Amino acid sequence: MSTKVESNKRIKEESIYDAAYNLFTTKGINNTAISDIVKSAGIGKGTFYLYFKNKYDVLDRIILRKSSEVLCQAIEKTKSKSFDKFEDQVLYFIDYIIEYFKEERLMLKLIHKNLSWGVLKKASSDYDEVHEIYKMFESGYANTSLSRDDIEKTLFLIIDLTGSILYSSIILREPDEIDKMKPILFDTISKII
Amino acid sequence: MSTKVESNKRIKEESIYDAAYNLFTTKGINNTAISDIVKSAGIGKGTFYLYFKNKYDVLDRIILRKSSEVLCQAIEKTKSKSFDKFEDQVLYFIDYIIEYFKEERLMLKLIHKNLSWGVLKKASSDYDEVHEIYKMFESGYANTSLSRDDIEKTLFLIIDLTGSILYSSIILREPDEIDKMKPILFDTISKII
Amino acid sequence: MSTKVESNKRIKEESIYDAAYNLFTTKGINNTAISDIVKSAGIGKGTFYLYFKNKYDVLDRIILRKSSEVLCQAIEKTKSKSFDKFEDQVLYFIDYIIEYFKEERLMLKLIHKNLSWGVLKKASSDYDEVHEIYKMFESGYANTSLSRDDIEKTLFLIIDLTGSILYSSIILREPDEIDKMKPILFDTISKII
Amino acid sequence: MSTKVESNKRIKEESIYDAAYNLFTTKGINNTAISDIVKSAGIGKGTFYLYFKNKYDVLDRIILRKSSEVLCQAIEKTKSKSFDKFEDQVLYFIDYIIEYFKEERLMLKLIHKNLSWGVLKKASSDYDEVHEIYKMFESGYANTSLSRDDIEKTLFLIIDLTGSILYSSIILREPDEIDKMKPILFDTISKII
DNA sequence: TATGAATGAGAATTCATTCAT
DNA sequence: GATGAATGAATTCTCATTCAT
Repeated sequence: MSTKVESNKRIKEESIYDAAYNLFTTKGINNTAISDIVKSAGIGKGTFYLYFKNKYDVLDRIILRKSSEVLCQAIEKTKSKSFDKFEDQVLYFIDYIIEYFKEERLMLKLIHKNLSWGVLKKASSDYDEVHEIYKMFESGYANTSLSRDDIEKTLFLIIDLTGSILYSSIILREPDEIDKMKPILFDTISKII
Repeated sequence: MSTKVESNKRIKEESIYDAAYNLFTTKGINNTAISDIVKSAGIGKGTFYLYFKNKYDVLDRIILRKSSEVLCQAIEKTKSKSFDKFEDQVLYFIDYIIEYFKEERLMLKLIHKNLSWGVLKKASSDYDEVHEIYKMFESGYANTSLSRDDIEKTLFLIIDLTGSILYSSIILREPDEIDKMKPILFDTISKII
Repeated sequence: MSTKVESNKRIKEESIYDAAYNLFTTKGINNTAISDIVKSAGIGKGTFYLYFKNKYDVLDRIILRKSSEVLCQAIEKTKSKSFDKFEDQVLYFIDYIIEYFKEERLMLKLIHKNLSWGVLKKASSDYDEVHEIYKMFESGYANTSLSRDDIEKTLFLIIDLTGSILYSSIILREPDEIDKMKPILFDTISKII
Repeated sequence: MSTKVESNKRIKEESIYDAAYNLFTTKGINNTAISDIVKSAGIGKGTFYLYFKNKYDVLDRIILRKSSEVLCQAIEKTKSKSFDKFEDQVLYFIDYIIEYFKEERLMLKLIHKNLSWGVLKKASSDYDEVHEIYKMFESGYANTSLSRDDIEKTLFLIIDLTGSILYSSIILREPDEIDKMKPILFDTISKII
C-alpha cells in the first residue's frame, strides 16, 4: 500500500474521531447517530464501517485517546520540573489534570468517571508515555517496602479518586465546586502517599 | 381519590420499577426497549408514560432508589452495633457496602459509578435514613475543629472513592479483584479520617 | 332537569369551546389532542364525550359559531346605519368583515376559507340574525327582475369571494396585503351588484 | 452520480406521489398513514423520509403539482384556439378548469380551496407554462391603463373566486350545483374584466 | 476503496376511547 | 353526571447495515 493511501486513510479516521467527539460532547452519545457522524465528517456512510465497528467502538477509542492525552501531557509537564518531595510532584501532576478539565468540561462529561489507570494500561502500547506515570510513582516509593503491586494500586486509587471527584464537582457541582474540593482532595492524596 | 385507586397506582409504578430493573441488569439499558418493560410488567404501553418520561427517567430513579437502599441498610446495621472508635464504625459501614455489592454485581453495574453522597442528598426527603449517615459522621468529628461543610465533603469523598473502586475492581477487575483492593482502600479511608 | 344543572352544563360546554378555540388557533388542529382540550378546560376526559363526538365536531361547531358571530355583528352594524345606495350598504357590510379579520388573524386561519353563506344557512336556526343578511340583499334587489335564487347565489358568491381573498391576503399575503386588495375587491363587488 | 441512480430516484419519488394521491383522495388525509403510502408505493418506510419530510409535505407538493397541471392544460388549450374578444378567451380558460374538476371531484376535494394563483407563482420555476397565464392577461389588458400589479391582482381574484365556487358547488353542493352556478360565475367574471 | 440510496425492523410515543368508581 | 387511570392499536420516525455502482 502506498504511503499516500495510508495517509489518506489516517485522515479519514481522524475526521471520524473529530466529528464524533464534537457530536458526542455537544449532543450526547444517545442522540448521535452514525449518519450524523459521517455527515459531519464529510465521508460516505459505508466508509464509517471500514474503520469502526459501531458508535461505541468510536466512543471507547475516543475516551482512551483523550484520557491518555491528558495524562501524558500531565506527566510530561511534571517531568520537566523538579520537586523537593515526591508528594509535591504527585500533587503537581494531579493539579495539572484538574486544571485541564476545568477548561474542558465537555471532554470530562464524555469521559465521565472513566478516567482510570486501568483504562490507560490497555492503551499503553499506543501511548508509551503512560508508562512514565508508573515510573514516577516507582521512584517516589523507591526507599519503602511497598511492592510493585501496592504501588500500582495506590496510583490507581489516586487517579480514580481524582476522576470521580472531578466529575462530581465540575459536572454535577456536588458537593461543591472544584476549587472548594481541591484542598480536601490534595489533603487526602497527601495522606494516601 | 379513593385509597384503592391510589394503592393500585403504587402497584403499577412498582411493577414498572421491578421489570425495568430486571431487564436493565440482565440485558443492558441500550438493549431494553420500553415495550420490553411494559410486557414484563404486565401493563399497557401507554401506562408506562403515565408514570415515567422515558427509559432514562426510570433508570435515574432506580439508581436513586437502589443506592439509597444500600446505604440505608448499611447505616442501619452500623447503628445497631457499638464501636470503640469512629474509624472502626466507618470501616464497618464501608465494609457492609462492599460485601453487599460483591453479591449484587448486576446492581453495581447499573449504578455504575453513580454511588454518590451527592445523588443521595437530593433523595433525602424521601429517604430520611440518609440523614443518619451524615449524623454518624458529625458525631465522629464532634471534638474536632472541622466545619459542617468539611465533614460533608469528607463523607462525600469516601463514598465516591468507595463507589469508584468497587466498580473498577468488581466489574472491570482492575487493577485487581475487590478482596485485594480492600486493604488498601481501608488503609486509605483510615488515613482520610 | 333543574336550571342549575342546565346552566352548569352550559358552562362546561362553553369551557370546552373556549379551550379548543385557543388551542386550535395557537397550536393548530392536528397538534391539539382531546387531552389538551380537557386539561385546558379544566374538566375530566370522559366529560368531553358527554358534549362532543370528537375533535372535528368541536371544530365544525366553532367555525359555525365564530363565522356566524362575525356576520351577525356585521349585519347588525350595517342595519344601524342608513345608506343612499344598496351598493354602499353592501360595501360597508363587507368592510366590517374585513376589518374584523384584520384584527383576528388567528380566527381567520381557523375558519380558513370556510367563511361561506352556505355554512351559515345550516346554522340559521340557531342564529336568526343570519336571515337578516339575506333580507338586506332582497331589499336591495327589490326593483329588479332577479329571482330569489339568483339573489342568494349572488350573496353567496360575494361572501365566498371575500372569504377567499381575506385568507389569501391576510394569512398568505398573496398576492398582496389586504389593504392593497381592498380597492380591487370593492371594485369587483360593485361590478357584481 | 450516474444517470441510472438519478432516474431511479425520480421513479421512487413519482411512486410516492402517485400512491399518496390515490390514498389521500380515496381515504382522506387523516386516514392515510405513511405506512399505507409506502406499502402502496412498494417501497421501504425509510425511503419515504428520504424524499419527504412528512405526510403534509407530500400533500403540499401534490396540490402544487396537480393545480399547476390543470392550469397548464387549460392555458395550453386556450392558446391553441383563437378568440374574438379577450373576455371569450378568459371564459374559455375558466370553463376548461370547471369542466376538468367536474370530472375530477376527488382531486378538487384534495386541492380544497387552494387553487390559487399565489400558490402557483411559487412553483412557476418548475412549471414555466404558468407564466403563460399571466401573459394572456397582459395582452388582454394591453390597451388599458391598468398596471402590471392590478392585472395580476385581477387574475388572482378570478382564479381564487373560481376555485372557491368550484369547491362549494361541486363538493358541498352549496348554494347549487356547478352547472347552475356557471352562468352567474361567468357573468361575474365578465363584469370583472 | 468509497459511496450513499435503500431498506424495514423496531423504537418511541401518542391518543381516542372506555369504564369502574 | 363526572372523572381520569388504563389501555394498546396505530402512527411516526429512526437508524444500523447492506450492496450495487
